[in-house]
Parts: sequence; C-alpha cells; structure tokens
Amino acid sequence: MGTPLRTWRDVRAEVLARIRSRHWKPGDLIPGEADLAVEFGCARATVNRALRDLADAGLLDRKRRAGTRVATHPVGKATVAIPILRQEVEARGQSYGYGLIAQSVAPPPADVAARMRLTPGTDAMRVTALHLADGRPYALEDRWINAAALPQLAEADFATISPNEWLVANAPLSHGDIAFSATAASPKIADLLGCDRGTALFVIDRDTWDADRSVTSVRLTFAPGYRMRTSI
Amino acid sequence: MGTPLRTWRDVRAEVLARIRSRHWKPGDLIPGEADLAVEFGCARATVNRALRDLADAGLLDRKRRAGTRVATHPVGKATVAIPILRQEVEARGQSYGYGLIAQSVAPPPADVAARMRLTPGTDAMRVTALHLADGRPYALEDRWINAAALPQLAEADFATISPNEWLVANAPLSHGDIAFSATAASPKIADLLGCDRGTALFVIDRDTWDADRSVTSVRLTFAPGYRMRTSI
DNA sequence: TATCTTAATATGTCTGCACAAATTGAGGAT
DNA sequence: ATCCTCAATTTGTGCAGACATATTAAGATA
Repeated sequence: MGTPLRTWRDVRAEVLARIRSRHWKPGDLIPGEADLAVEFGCARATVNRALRDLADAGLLDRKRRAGTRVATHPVGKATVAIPILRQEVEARGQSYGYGLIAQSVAPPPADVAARMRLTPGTDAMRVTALHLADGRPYALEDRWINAAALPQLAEADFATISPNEWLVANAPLSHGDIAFSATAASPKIADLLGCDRGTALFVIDRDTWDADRSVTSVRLTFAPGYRMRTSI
Repeated sequence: MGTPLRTWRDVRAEVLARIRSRHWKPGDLIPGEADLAVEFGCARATVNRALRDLADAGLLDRKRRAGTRVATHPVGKATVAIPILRQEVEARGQSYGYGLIAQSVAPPPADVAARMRLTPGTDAMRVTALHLADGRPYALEDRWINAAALPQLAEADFATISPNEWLVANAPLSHGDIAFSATAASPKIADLLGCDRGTALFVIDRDTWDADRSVTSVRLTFAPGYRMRTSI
C-alpha cells in the first residue's frame, strides 16, 4: 500500500498503469469502485470519476451490476477539430483570404436533395467559394443551404464573409455526419485550386442537421498536400 | 421557473436550449454555477457536471474566476474511431482477409527515423501487409516497429495476425499523432491495391509513442472509394 | 425443461458541504 | 503611469451518504 491517491487524476493514472503493465489484462474484471476506494484511500466518487474518464476514453467497459472490465479492443478514439478555415489558416501564420465564386438559388440535384431530405423541387441556396492562404488556394467550399431552416439567411453577405464562418456564428450547434475521403481533381476543381487534373485531393463532406431538418450540406476540397492532423 | 431540473442531463439540455435559442449568445458570460443551481433547483455539483460536459464538447469556455462563456467559435469536435481494420470490415458485413507481404529488419530511412526519433542506423522492423474485404484489397499497411520498445515482438507471427491487430493487443496504450491526407497511387501501391496508377487514395499516418519512446509508425493506404465517417 | 419473478449487486448520480487552485481586479508603492 | 501585492471570486475537486437504475443470478412456477 502506497500513499493514498488523493485526486481522481492520481487514481486514473494508477489504473492506467495497471492496464498498461498488463496487471489487469484486456477482458479482465477489475475490482469494484468501493473496493478500489478502500485500497486507494479515497472516496468512491473519486474512483468513479477516474473510471468514468477511462471508460469515455474507450479503455474500460463498464456495466451496472456486471462491473468494470478492461476493454478487449481499446477503441482508439481521436477527436478531430472540424476546421474553421480562417482560423486554421491564421493558426499556420499565413494570411487568410476569401473569394465568392458563385451564388444561386435552385433545386439541388437529386443526390444532394436526398441527403438533405428535401422534397424534390424545393429550392436551396448554393454557394461556391474559395479560401486562400497567403493568396494561394487553400480549400474550395461547395455548399447547399436550406433557407427554410435559416430565417436570417437573407441578411448574409457571402461576398464578405464565408458561408463556413457565417454558419458557424449563426447556426451553431446541431449534429451532423462527416465523411473524409480522397478524390481526383476534376477539370473545374483543378482550375479553381490551381493544380493539375487528376491530382489527389483531400475532401471533407459534412451534413448538418437541426433536429430533423437539414441545415446545410457542404463539400470542402483541399489544395494538394493538405493534411488533417490530430492526436490521441 | 419551471419544474426543478433534477439531473445533470436536464441541466445540460436546458443550457443547450438557451444557447441554441441565442438567449445566451456566443461570447456571453452566463451566470455562475451557484446562481444556476438556485435557479434550476439542484445542487451546484449537478450544474458543474452539466457545464463541464458542454465545455468538453467545445460549446462553453470556462475559466476560474473569469466564469463561463458561450464559445464564440463552437469548435466542431468529432471523435473518429481509429479503425481496427478487421473489425471495420466485419462491421460492414464483409469477410475479412489478411496477407503478409514483406517483413524485414533494417534501419529505417531518414524521414521515418526522424519521425520516430531513432538514432540513425538503429534497426527497426518493417512489416508490409494487405487487408482484404471479401477477398478484395481494402487497405495497405506499411509499418515500422521499434523492437526496443516491444520485448514481446519476437513472439509475434505476422503471417497469421496483422501488426495492426497484434499491436492493439500487445502495445502499451499510449498517445500518438495522426494525420489524414490524400495521395496518388504509386505504381507499387496501385499494383498491390489493384487500382490504376495515380488514383486518389485516402491515407492515415499514425505515430504511436510510449512516453518518450516511439513504438510504431504506420501508414494505412486505403483502396479507392474509402470514406472515413463520423458524426457530431 | 422452460419461463417468469425476485432479490442481490455494481455502477450512476444527487446532495450538501468543504477546501483548493486559478485568475482577476483593486489598491498601494515606486 | 507602471509595477507589484493581495484579496475576492469563480470554477475544480474531494468526501460521505443516500437513493436510482440496470443487470444478473437464483429461486419459484408452470
């Protein structure tokens, strides 16, 4: 028995150490909170906080009555920050630039309408814009916006502020689906991003929802060489 | 004043509603925990739990003494599950296959050595393997492993189990850096994945560390059409 | 044997209290 | 005006106890 572990971070560290050292192996049932609290010399709430944190991180599986087990397949979770392009560029120490390419109102094509669950024929606003870093193309934003979900949309001036940024400020929170993929530059995109046709480009597709209603569907196509980083 | 909000989820929902309705706007200072506890009719700890959760989600910024503010730029955080390829394939209802392509021990090239912070000339194990879904190429794994950090490495039989899976089970959990990008298929990779040269492919680079010591550095190159999905 | 009911148990969370830590803002000294 | 010191404020966290809830295992019933 060592010194009492006073803080939930101490407890977390100790439990983590036991998992890493394989003292508790994947699949093992570890002692209950009450027992650990006695062993560590702290309150059960403190142990609870520590174990909950490790469970959130995917290292433990907890179930009422069944107890706490070391995860057999520690799910490597990484939180990626969905880029707000201006901030991302500025964080790199580059100057940010923005240019509106096209803006229109029309019924979106079938695949977009389906993804946004709009009844076919419904109008939506399409905005195409280019984000620049130090004057060079950084990312191309191709976005459909559901005007019905955004009363204030008429006030937005996308010649001045990017839809990316305007939406973050005006339609924040809400859930959505995101997909990352790679695509070859089409002639049009190659032209806009200033790269060769067929160049491999990193793409983020994002659909955003407010309750059941689609707010926006966007594709960000990044200039060649872009890397999205994170850490665990 | 409505019914008392008894649980921290209730409190979180109420606070979330106020942010979404822009009753509390981005940048606003919201009331202190003690005040909210009185208003909601619950304990401060309950409010604390709710606000902490929203802060973790990036919706609030909290600072001691300074109070709690609505985040001006709600950082869209998405947690992506770092794929354990076999599980990912099986979750898609496809049969998983695996084949070892090459295994050797040699000093890694300068860029890899630098990334792993190995002194130049130090040996490391290189394993190249192909993951299959329904018999078709799914992803190519190109990995360097620091034997010095993994005593049990000699026991591993990468003809049977993929390094991806073996390391998940045997490497001490640790932190790492991850990068997602797009690349054009080199002739060799195109051959292994069965696609045309120059095809745009999705790539995950991951460096894993145990404390200060590099454990492994891996590049996963996915077959054309791969999409990494998540939601927020 | 098979199924339903019931009790035991581990985690989940609320409460009220206390103190710790970080940060700020006011006031004083230079 | 500038810098430093210190106290007030706000969140962060610990503790003990209680009850809630999910889940399992045992026992009862058909």
